[in-house]
Amino acid sequence: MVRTRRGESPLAILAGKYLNLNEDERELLGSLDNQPRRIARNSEVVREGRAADNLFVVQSGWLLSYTIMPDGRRQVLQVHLPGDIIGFCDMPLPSFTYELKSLTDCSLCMLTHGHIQDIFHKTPRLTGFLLSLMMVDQKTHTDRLRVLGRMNARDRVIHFLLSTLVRLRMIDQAEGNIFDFPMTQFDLADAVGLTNVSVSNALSSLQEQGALKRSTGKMQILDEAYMREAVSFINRFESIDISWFPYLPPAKDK
Amino acid sequence: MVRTRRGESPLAILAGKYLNLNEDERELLGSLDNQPRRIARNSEVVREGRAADNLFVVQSGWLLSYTIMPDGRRQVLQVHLPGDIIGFCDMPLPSFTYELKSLTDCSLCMLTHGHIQDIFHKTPRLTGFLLSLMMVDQKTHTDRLRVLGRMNARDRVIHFLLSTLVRLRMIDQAEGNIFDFPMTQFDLADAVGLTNVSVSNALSSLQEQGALKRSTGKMQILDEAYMREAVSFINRFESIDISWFPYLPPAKDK
DNA sequence: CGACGCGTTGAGTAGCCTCAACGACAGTGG
DNA sequence: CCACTGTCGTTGAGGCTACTCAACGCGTCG
Repeated sequence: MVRTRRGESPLAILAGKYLNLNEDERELLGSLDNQPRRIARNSEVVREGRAADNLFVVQSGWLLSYTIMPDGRRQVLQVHLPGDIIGFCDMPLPSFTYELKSLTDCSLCMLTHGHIQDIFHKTPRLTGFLLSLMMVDQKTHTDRLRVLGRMNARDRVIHFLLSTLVRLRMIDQAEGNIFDFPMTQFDLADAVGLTNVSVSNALSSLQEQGALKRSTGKMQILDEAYMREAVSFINRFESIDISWFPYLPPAKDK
Repeated sequence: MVRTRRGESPLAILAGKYLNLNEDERELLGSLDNQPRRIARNSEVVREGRAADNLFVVQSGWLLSYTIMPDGRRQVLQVHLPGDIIGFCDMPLPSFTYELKSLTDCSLCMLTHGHIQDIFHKTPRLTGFLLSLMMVDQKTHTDRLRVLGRMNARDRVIHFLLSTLVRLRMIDQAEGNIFDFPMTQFDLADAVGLTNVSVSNALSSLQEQGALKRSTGKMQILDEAYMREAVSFINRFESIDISWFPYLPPAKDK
């Protein structure tokens, strides 16, 4: 794994785990991170139906994308962490089809399609990297289908916590097994298709058996091995290979 | 919408709905369809863990990809119809992470990563098309998250039938509201996170109220408007715009 | 004809939901 | 500094939806 530079953006940290960026690439990636916009905690960033003519790169903070059901209930589609690119998959669509809300104070970079096209023009390695990220993203979505379709409350919560943990590790924002956790139990419930009551029960029970520990705004995974086993967890980020993309010289060196 | 040529492959039909293929593109797309391999009904095509060094284009027939839970239950991740590209998203991964089984007799074309790279080299328009398809695919996955997370049995079944219907229409394999439906109720149940019993109840109830009609191997949607309303259905294929991809001259003409 | 897969229906159960009350806590304003 | 307020998490009682288990009929295919 490539060492990360001090002050690097989360997306650059992520990229650095898969390829050695050269100067041009570093600069291009940096251009995505320009002029971040500050967003206050708990504010709506985009509303459903808005034209999907730009995307966001998360610099810092957590966000949720979700849809509202006719009866008012919510389904969280994705939790967005630093380094995430929001709206990539919406490029072929005329408008956003979900709501986007900040959980914490955030710093977001706004991109146009032009920025992405620029990358596609100039650097096949970064293109391959971005597309690979998107494909892995899709994999994590199918993993969630398995969770929502076939798992009980307890396992849903376990799976969610694990997948959050490994994502935070990718951007060096987990200290061992401890990480910031700004979601309410309502948020978590809407992410895994439960109610806050079931989430509360599941978390309490897991804490009681010593699998995890909560303190305000923090989460600690105490028995990661047990939890991985319980849900047959697969870390999709472990084994990404971006060399499938054409024009790529073998790029990864550890 | 471009008229479809007689005998065209389903993928070409699909492409034709979004762009006017020129000769080169038609040929390249055709090269994906070469030498289809025949697969008998109900056979395992790939098993989990196999190296993901090739992909499949479905020429004809239905397939399921699914995972098995530790307790033996199944979660169907995707139903694959003619024109689908299977394994696109697995390219950055070392191995398939699901099982693939044929529901009917199938005809499959096997591609290597090289075929895809070839397209990426030679024609930005087809590249944009393929990537757009993948992105739309991801959208349908998030739609399913909403279904599995927040819908009751009846609505799950409705949503599944509608999404199947619109996909079949895209490849000209639905006659109005009637289409071949080779899935068992077990298959359907595993696709929407239910049991065969619940599916049976839901289907019976829908038939009784006159929303649909079943005959062996066939399905007819009688009250599409009602069903769309019930699940707030969005047809993701209606409004794909592939012009976001760089190098694309404005390509779509109706 | 028998075997098997599939669909249907019923009875009983379990897990999660709904509703509700309450305590802890942070933020606000006096 | 302290009430006041609203959000969040917890816990309990009761209900409902979908599940489990089971039996049976039907059609298909050896």
